[in-house]
Amino acid sequence: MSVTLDHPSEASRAETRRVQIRAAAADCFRQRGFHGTSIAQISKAAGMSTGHIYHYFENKEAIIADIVAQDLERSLTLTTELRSASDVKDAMVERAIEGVEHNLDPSSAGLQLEIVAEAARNPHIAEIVRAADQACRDSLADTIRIQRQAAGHQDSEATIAGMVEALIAMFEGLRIRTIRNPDLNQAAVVQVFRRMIHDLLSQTP
Amino acid sequence: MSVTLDHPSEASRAETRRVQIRAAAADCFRQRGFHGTSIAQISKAAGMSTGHIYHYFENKEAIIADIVAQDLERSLTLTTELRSASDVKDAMVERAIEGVEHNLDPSSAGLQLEIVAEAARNPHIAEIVRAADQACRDSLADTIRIQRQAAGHQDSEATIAGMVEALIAMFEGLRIRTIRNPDLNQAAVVQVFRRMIHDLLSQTP
DNA sequence: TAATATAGATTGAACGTTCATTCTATAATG
DNA sequence: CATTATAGAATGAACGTTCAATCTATATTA
Repeated sequence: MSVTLDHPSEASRAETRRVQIRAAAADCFRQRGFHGTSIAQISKAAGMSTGHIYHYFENKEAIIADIVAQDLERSLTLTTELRSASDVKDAMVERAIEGVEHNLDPSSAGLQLEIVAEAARNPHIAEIVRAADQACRDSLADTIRIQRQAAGHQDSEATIAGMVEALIAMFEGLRIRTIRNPDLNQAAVVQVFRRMIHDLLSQTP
Repeated sequence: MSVTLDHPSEASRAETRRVQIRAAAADCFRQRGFHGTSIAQISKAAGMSTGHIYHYFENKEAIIADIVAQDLERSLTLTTELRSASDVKDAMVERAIEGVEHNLDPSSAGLQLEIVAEAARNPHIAEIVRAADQACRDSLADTIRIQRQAAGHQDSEATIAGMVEALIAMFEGLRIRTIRNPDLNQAAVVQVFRRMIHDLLSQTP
C-alpha cells in the first residue's frame, strides 16, 4: 500500500537498509556495548545475513562511527534551539526539565556513556565527538554571552567558557547519575537545577 | 633490595601478585577498555604468563570487579573526609579545585567512564557501583544536612537529595567534559564551580 | 506478450585469527 | 619431599570479514 515507495530507487532502498542496520546496531550496543556486540548479533537483530551488513558498512567501526555522528547531530540541534528564545534565561530555566528528563533516560544514557568511553581511547571516534562538542559549546557560549550582555554584565571569554562547561557538565553528569542511582528523584533534581541555572546566569562578580 | 618482603608469607606474596595484576589490568583497560583488552595483554603487562593470572583471579570479570571495587572505595574515602571539616561550606568551596582536578584527569576519567558504561549493562558491576554510590550519597547528604541546619535552613529530605545529586552530577560530568573537550579551561571551571557550590549551599527557598 | 538477459540484493558457509580458559609440565620454596 | 608458583602449550568457541552462489526483479528482445 506504499504510495511513496512502490518502486524504491537504489538510493532509498540502500538508505532504508542503512537505517535498519543502524537501529539494530544501536539496540545491540545499548545492551552489550560496542565491543560486546558481534556482527552476527547485529545481523540477527536487523533481520539480514552477516554478509549483507558489509554491503552497507565497510566494517564494524563504520557502523559505530555512523551511530555516533547521528547521535551528536541530534544534540547540536537541541543546543541551537535555545538561541531563538526571546528570554534565554527564562527559556533555560523553563526547559531544564526537558534536559533533565532526556539525560536521565537510562537507555539513552547508556549509549552516550558507551560513546564517550570509546572516544576516550579511539582517536577516530574522539575526532567526531570533539568536533560536535565544539559546535555545541560555541553555540551555547553565543547564547549565554548575548543573555549576559543584555542583562548588563561584563564577562571575560574565560568566564563564559567556564559557565558553558559547568552547565554542560551538570546535564551530562546526569547520564552517569542515572546509572549509578536508578532511583534518583527526578523532580527534586529539576528543582535544584532550575535554581542553579538561574543563579548561574544572574551571577555578579 | 626489598626490606619488607625478604621472606614474603604466602598471603603477602599472593597479594603482591594480585596488586601487580590489578595495576597491569587497569592500565590495559584505560587504553583499550574492558572488552578490548585480552588476558594475553594483561599477562604481558604484568610480566607473567596467561595461565598464572588464573591462579589469582577466577576469570576476566573478577579482575574487572576487583578494580571497580577498589576504585569506588577510594571515592568513598574522599566523600567521607569532608564531614570532618569545621565549616563545611567553606571546605567544599576551598576544595572544589581538588575535585575538579581529580575528575578532569583524562586517564582517571577514561577508566571511570568505562566502569559506568559497563555498569549500564552488566548487573554484577552495577550492583557493586550502586552500593558504593549509595554510601557516597548518604555521606554527602549527612554533610549537607548538618551544614544547612546549622545555617538555619529548613529543607525537606527531597531537597537535600536533589542538592546531593546536582553536586555529584557537576563533578562526575567533568569526566565526560575532559574527554569531549580536552582543551577545557580548568581555572575557569574552578571559579564557576566555587561560586555555584557556594550559592547552592546558601540557597533560600 | 513470452522468453531471455542482466544487475544488484542477499545469503550462509568458510577463512584465518584471536579469544578466554584449561591442562600439563617444570621450577622454586620451605 | 611435598606443596605451591609459574610457564607455556593446547583447546574449542567466537570473532570480523570475505566470497562464491543464489535469488529477485526489472529491462531487453523477438
